[in-house]
Amino acid sequence: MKSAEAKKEFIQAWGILGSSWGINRTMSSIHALLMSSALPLSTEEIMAELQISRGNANMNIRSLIDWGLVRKRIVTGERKEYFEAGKDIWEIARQIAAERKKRELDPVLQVVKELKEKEDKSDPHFSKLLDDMDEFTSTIGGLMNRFHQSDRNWFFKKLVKLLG
Amino acid sequence: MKSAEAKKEFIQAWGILGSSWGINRTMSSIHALLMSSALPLSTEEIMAELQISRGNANMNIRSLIDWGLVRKRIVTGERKEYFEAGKDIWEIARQIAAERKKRELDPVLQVVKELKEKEDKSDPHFSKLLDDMDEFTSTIGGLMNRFHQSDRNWFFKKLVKLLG
DNA sequence: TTTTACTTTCAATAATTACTGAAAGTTTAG
DNA sequence: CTAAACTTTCAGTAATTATTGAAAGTAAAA
Repeated sequence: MKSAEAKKEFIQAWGILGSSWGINRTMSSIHALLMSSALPLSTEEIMAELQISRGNANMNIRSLIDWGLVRKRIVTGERKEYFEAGKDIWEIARQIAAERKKRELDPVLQVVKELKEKEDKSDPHFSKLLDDMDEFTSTIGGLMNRFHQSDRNWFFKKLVKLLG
Repeated sequence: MKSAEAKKEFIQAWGILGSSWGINRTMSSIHALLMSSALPLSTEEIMAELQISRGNANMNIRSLIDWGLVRKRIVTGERKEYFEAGKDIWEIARQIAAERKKRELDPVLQVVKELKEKEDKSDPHFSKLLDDMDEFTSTIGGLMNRFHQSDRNWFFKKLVKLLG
């Protein structure tokens, strides 16, 4: 199989994975394309490769930059902007974990903590649920923080230990 | 704050969390409702509480059952079906992790493995990406399996250790 | 300054996904 | 068996989300 074909399949698989995780398909496709390219790509190239409009490309590249997964590269002598994705998969995972924690887990944790403070405790079943949720989201949040702060090797070693 | 209000907020927060994880809002709302209810609820009650149609309720209850998050309960002397959610948050997390692994991670792992076999290795950058992806998805997959198979205490202890 | 090469925005539209409600299906009671 | 009580399905519709493409914006070159 040619590399080009393989890349296409990879881009598709990554796109589907992203979309089942609430990230839009184009965004993850662009990410996959940039990951699989050794050289930075321009907006034009991304548009051509994925057959998408300029607006769409621009918007999703911006999101990827917001997520810290892609950065601009200026190529000397060129006026165009180029983009490249970080290539270390563990680094990518750390970045995604941190973003998702911030965007999704933290708000829930906050609601749970607020509810715990304000609720009247007349319903012991619900009180327990809130306690459990608090413990749970805090633990997971802590784990994600650790993951984010850790260097790759530290976390990897710990994981292997946990798995062994 | 009354329990009833608190529950509503909780249901809303859980619904939003779900929807940002690719699970539809109604499905997570029903889940939250059932988690926060000490007694099993009928379809009618769920419909009334969340203001949704019968079809919608039925469909999403079914999904929750497929995910192993909710089960039918037969109340003696009643003809109606009742539903209840598992209440142990760690158990819930295990279940969700296992389902998501099966539905989302495994397919990617498979694609990556296939591509690794078939690719022509003419592009060392892309070959490395596939290797890294393989290692990564395998490790995460293994972790999720461990999590799923573990009893709550075992995993929790390990986590605490990891966090400590 | 003006022109040119590019990037960003956004209203309109397309595509996808979720929801309704009524009809069809199923099960239990009598 | 038939009727009643309940569950499931699904075609149509509504709501949401993603995409286009052209116009507006920006910055470097001439």
